[in-house]
Amino acid sequence: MNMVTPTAPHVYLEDIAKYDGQDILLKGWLYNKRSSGKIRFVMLRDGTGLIQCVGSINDIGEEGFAAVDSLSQESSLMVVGTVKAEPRAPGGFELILKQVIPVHVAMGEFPISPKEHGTAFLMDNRHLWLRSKRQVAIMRIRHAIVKAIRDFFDGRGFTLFDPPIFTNAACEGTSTLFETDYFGETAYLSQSGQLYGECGAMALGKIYTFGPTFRAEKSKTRRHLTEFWMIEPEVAYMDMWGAAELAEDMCCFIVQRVLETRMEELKVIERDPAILEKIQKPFPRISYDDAIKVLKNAGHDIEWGGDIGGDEETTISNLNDRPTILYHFPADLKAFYMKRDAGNPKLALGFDVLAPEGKGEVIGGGQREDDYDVLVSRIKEHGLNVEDFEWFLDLRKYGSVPHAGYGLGLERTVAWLCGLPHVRETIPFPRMISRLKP
RNA sequence: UCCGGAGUAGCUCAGCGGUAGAGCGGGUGGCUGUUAACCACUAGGUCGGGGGUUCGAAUCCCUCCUCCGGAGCCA
Repeated sequence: MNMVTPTAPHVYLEDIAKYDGQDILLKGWLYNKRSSGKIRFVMLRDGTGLIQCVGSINDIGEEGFAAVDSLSQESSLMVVGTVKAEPRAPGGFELILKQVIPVHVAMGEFPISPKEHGTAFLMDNRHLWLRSKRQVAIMRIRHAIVKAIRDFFDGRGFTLFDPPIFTNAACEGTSTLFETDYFGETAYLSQSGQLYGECGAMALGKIYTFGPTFRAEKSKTRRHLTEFWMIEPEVAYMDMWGAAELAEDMCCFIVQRVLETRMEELKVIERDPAILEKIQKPFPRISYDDAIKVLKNAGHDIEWGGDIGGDEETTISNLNDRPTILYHFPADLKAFYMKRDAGNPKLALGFDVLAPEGKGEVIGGGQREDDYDVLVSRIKEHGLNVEDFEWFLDLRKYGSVPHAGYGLGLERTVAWLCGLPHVRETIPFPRMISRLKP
């Protein structure tokens, strides 16, 4: 590989506008090329942008032409040239080549050509698919969302609190856990950091977790991954409505940040920013009771007590052009740790945030049961082992307080904001029931 | 796990009882402004695996595998 470094300054394409008229060095990969007898066009990408480099025989000579001709799609190269504003160019600039330095000639043809491909093929080549313009844009938006979430909580005095990934017991259901051998005993991969987050809230007042989560659900839908990232704030002395408002503020903060910093990327993936600009407080709130009425009127076959499935979620989330907060579910549908409504014990103090455009649930949360005796009986009712939760019950023995929190699915949020129909493009290497490679 | 759909060239697909096809990508040649460039030529196949029906199967039947979409479950 040729690593001779020319003297012109190395510039990333995202900064190209500052160098109009100057000689610069670009380091990247060949995206595409076109040629004519006495001129060469090289499309170069460097991870931050794409630019057309123009090589004329007078500028780079036979040697330069030979260098260009030796390079195939996704070969790596460095080029030196003069930045020139060019209204016809998609990015507004071209590079007039002076020197072409091949770094590595791709060994054979790159599997992903500029033409159409099926998703199965693209997923098999996910490690290379990530180089495409669209995937790069999605990853950058994902990063902006991650950064926004951290900034949101950090700005409100929350402490990042990392829960363990190896755990000894279930906190949702037992059928969806991945088992691993842990020095002879069974350990499960965490399917939620919430129980640990509650410990953090009692120690630090307000915390958020941010980490991977594992669910062995045999789900084959556009909304499920077996490994996904979840953010779970937990706050002492907060009730359900406080948590719902926190979720609402957070959503608005994230959307605003994406609009401020990732407009170019939204353009690349053809996401209409006007849809995101409508994501403003307040989000409409609808109780489970009222939702059932609405669903019945809309023709759904559902009775009180029934679970709100994918189709029903779609109907409700399509009622508004901003997220909908659905609350007061039947307690029987919810996890053992969820507190019940004092006025109606059949209802749980839980809420979901349903993203608009039929994107469905992106947040689930609520107020936690804080009474020792009630929580013990709930654990038993759910067929769980009380000994496994002794440490969790201790939170209700030593200075128990009302507290609440929620979980935000990162990939579903990325899919929503990017307008993607499927979560598989929202994470670099999605893990699904039929996908462990690459 | 259940219900649908699909596996044919590197990719996207057509062919649906009678000699294996196209576009794109690759290779070679041509062209001084192309931009999913264009033009000409060219290479490229165990038609997902196995079994069966038939003079003859990519095509019809059985079976298995893989993938896709949906349901359940959930973020």
